[in-house]
Amino acid sequence: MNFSVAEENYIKAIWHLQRYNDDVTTNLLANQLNTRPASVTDMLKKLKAKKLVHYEKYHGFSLTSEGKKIALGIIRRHRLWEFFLAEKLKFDWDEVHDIAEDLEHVSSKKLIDKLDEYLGFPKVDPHGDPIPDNQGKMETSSAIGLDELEINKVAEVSGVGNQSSELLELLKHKNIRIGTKLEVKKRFEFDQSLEIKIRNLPAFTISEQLAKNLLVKYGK
Amino acid sequence: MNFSVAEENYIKAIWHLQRYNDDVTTNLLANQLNTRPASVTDMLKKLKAKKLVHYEKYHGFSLTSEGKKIALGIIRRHRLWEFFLAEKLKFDWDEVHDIAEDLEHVSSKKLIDKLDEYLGFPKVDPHGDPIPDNQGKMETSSAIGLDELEINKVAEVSGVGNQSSELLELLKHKNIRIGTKLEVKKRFEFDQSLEIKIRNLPAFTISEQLAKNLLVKYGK
DNA sequence: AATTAAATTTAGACAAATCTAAAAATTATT
DNA sequence: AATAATTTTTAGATTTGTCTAAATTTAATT
Ligand SMILES: [Mn+2]
Ligand SMILES: [Mn+2]
Ligand SMILES: [Mn+2]
Ligand SMILES: [Mn+2]
Repeated sequence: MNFSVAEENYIKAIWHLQRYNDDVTTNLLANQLNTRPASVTDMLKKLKAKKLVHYEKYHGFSLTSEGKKIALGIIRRHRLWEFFLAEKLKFDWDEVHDIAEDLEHVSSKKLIDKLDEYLGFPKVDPHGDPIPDNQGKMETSSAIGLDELEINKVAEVSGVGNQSSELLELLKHKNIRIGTKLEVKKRFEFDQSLEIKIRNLPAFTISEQLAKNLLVKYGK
Repeated sequence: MNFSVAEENYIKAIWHLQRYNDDVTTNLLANQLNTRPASVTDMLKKLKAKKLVHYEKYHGFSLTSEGKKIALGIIRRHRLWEFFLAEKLKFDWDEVHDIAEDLEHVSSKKLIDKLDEYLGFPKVDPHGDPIPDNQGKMETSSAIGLDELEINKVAEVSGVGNQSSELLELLKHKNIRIGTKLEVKKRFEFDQSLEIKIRNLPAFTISEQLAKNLLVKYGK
């Protein structure tokens, strides 16, 4: 079956909200999509009719397994395009999302599988988020926030908590990118700031807020 | 200003019809877009309000210069994506059009200019059609049909009259592609078939219909 | 010039996706 | 448990793009 752009945006938004919320509400989804609760209710009826969501009025909703499958297809397209834009077209990391937001709706299966192959079957997008394979499977990340990292253990930056240009600017200035190896030397109790060290460069300090938005994995 | 997918498809269709028809009619456009004449009339009113077409009811229509500019932008996107699909993703020539039909509507200017650069500023798409540059300018082809080529003059295949998989199949079988150098040795009056020769390979015969769909340029 | 045929436009309807305002159901608070 | 606050749904409109059927205009034929 084939879905409209609007339907796809709803499905993807529900999928993302389900990841971090126990129950996804009408208001939450309306807010996420910059739309009105009444519009969400309308769309939920459509998605229910297509068996993409479980939905009983006044009692919440969630994606069916078919709905999740569709969502992963959209996310696959989105993240492959993001990878293409960053890797091949040299877009900055904060520019790729909006463009991928449109490209993700071009739904030729063959296009996406060929793109995947052309890109060398990348495992993560420019923000460190995993890319589902053509079966819809993707790595479940073992990443933790840098604020939770043990002292003096080397770890590698594997992703970010948000993709704003503000965060990108800061990371550029501090020379941190995905793949950077670093360790936490000290945690200051006063403001939870961290002293970190990258290889043999001089140590420097980062804020708690930044640390929480840096996802790291322990060195393999 | 920003245009809907429907508006863009109408603009592009009018542009293409204007190339080969003295006056573009409501019925002709309806036929081209697989829609109804009444729908065309509706859309013409919208496009006139946006100053993209000149239109007086019952008296025909044509693109304004602004309309042509928009059309060339869409055609630029379409052909750059076709080039990308054929060149980078190794799609066959008869598969690229339908996918580009969707991709052309992703209208980020920066995306297209970066894609153009990445592809090395190609001048023609996989069917030999010229790609407008970022100013909307493109080569005006001096190509003629192979059926009009003089006997014993070497020419180079520069494009095709249609992009069907049937034509592609035939050309593959005969080892003819864009760039192939050939000459016409003989024209048979009975059925207007042509004996042609490629380099030092044995000569062979092609139908009038095929000849008319092969565009060639005299050797530079 | 009158009639017929063809092309084009209008009138009115419909589906998709959205909205506002009001009603209904659920949840929280006294 | 009753009342108030919040959330969600319905009712009814609106916009975009499409359609069919009928009316109008233009073009072609007698
Ligand atoms: Mn989207
Ligand atoms: Mn991403
Ligand atoms: Mn199109
Ligand atoms: Mn083409």
